[in-house]
Amino acid sequence: MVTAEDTLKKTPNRKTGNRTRWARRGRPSLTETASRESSRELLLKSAINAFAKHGFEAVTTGLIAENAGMSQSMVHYHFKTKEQIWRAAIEQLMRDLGERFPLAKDELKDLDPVSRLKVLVRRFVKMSALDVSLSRIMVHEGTTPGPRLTWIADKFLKQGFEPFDETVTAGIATGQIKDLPVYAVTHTIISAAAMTYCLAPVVEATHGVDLSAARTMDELADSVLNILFDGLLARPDPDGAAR
Amino acid sequence: MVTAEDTLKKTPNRKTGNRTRWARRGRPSLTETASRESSRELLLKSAINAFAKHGFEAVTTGLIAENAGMSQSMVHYHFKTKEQIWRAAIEQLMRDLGERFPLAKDELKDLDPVSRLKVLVRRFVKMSALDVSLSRIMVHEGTTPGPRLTWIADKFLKQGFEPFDETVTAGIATGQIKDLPVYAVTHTIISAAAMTYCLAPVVEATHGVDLSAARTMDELADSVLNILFDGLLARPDPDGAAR
DNA sequence: ATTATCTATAGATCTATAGATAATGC
DNA sequence: ATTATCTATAGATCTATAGATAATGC
Repeated sequence: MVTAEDTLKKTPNRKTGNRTRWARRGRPSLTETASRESSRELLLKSAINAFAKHGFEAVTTGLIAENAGMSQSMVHYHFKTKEQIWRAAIEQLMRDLGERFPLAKDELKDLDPVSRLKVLVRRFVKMSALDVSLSRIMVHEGTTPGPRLTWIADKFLKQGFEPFDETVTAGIATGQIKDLPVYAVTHTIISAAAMTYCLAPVVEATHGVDLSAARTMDELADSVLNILFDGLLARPDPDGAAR
Repeated sequence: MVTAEDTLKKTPNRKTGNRTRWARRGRPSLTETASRESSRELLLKSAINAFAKHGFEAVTTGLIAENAGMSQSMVHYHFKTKEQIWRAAIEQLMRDLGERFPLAKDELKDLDPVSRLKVLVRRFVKMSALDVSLSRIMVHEGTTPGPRLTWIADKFLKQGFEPFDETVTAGIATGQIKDLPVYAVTHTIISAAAMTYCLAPVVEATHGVDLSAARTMDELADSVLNILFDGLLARPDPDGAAR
């Protein structure tokens, strides 16, 4: 179990609860429907947060509801099961991220593969730094095979990795990028770029560096891109690096 | 909850259980004590496995006991609380890994920093590939600050990262390694090297590549080292990479 | 009549403990 | 007497549902 204290700040109300919002009962008026943020949306926000922090199993429907200012049964009213609110939360998260950080854009079409890859990786790093929800969900779901992983992979990841794979393949074809296995390049990029930010608490605990500060966030982003494209050697190893 | 089916194969026994082992009751004989693998050890093995797969919260003491062929109450007899068997499991894992993959060895003292770093990273990648338990536990505990993370960091990670930090610092001093923030270099190495293997199910689900096969495991290790040290560009970018 | 909310609760776990049982040590 | 194991269970959750309540729609 995970207490609500972890997740969102809120003003305690009554003796049981942490309600920030005392929801109106009854059918909402038509004018209201458009303006007010719906309970469904509040629950989804809360769910994205909770699942990212703790993973599917450790999250309770009670926690999701509490952080959205509703009673536990509302989760089941709007989403039937915990499994279904999880799916809806991922879909919502992917929609949000797709809008904020578009990866497959035509504007990049005329760049050479390496320039294109740099833009893609830079965007991906920025996304990972500014919103760790997706990375966190992937570390929770991605370490063990299972139906939830299969679902995310088929529905989102395969498409999401496509621009990377394509660009790497093109770069290898033009001879600009080393002829390494494409999957290895893509996943090394993803790991190095996304994982470091989502392991920010480790960086804090071991090196005392706060990655939530804009300065260190950018500093790390520059370092990661620099290492990925150019390696960490000052003068590149003439005989082909670590062989 | 997580069913026992996920974790270890075992022969069902009776109608309730999955016992592979019907433990002798009573005080063990002195001769027996030395030879037989103790219940304590079996429980620890099972716990390492379970916590690595599912994380602290999702694991039940019943699952740990079942996969060790014992009744649930044995966990509490030997370790008092779930928290304590978790700690004991991490300690056991770190002892094992420290023996199998020594990082801070005198034998490397005479190498130059870059050669030393290559050996270190190569070992770390091999460790991450052959035993993902530690990486998995880190993704479960490392994404959210908390007492368990602080405990691991203070007791193990700080020491474990020292050889990397030292060698990177030395390499920067000799001018062989780029003058990037040391924490950024170390954590980029860790992320790229360890995380990819522990996200093997993602690689399988998105690219259909099985990282448990020796060939792909080595292939990925070579790629990661190559990229980290020499970058992914075929001809290193003369104007300083991704700026 | 429809929609959204709440309270209450059944049924299924999970942690931790109490107490019985079975073996060896001394 | 000591040690290791088991069964049973108290007390605390957690998911999901049933049923009451309060609002608007038509």
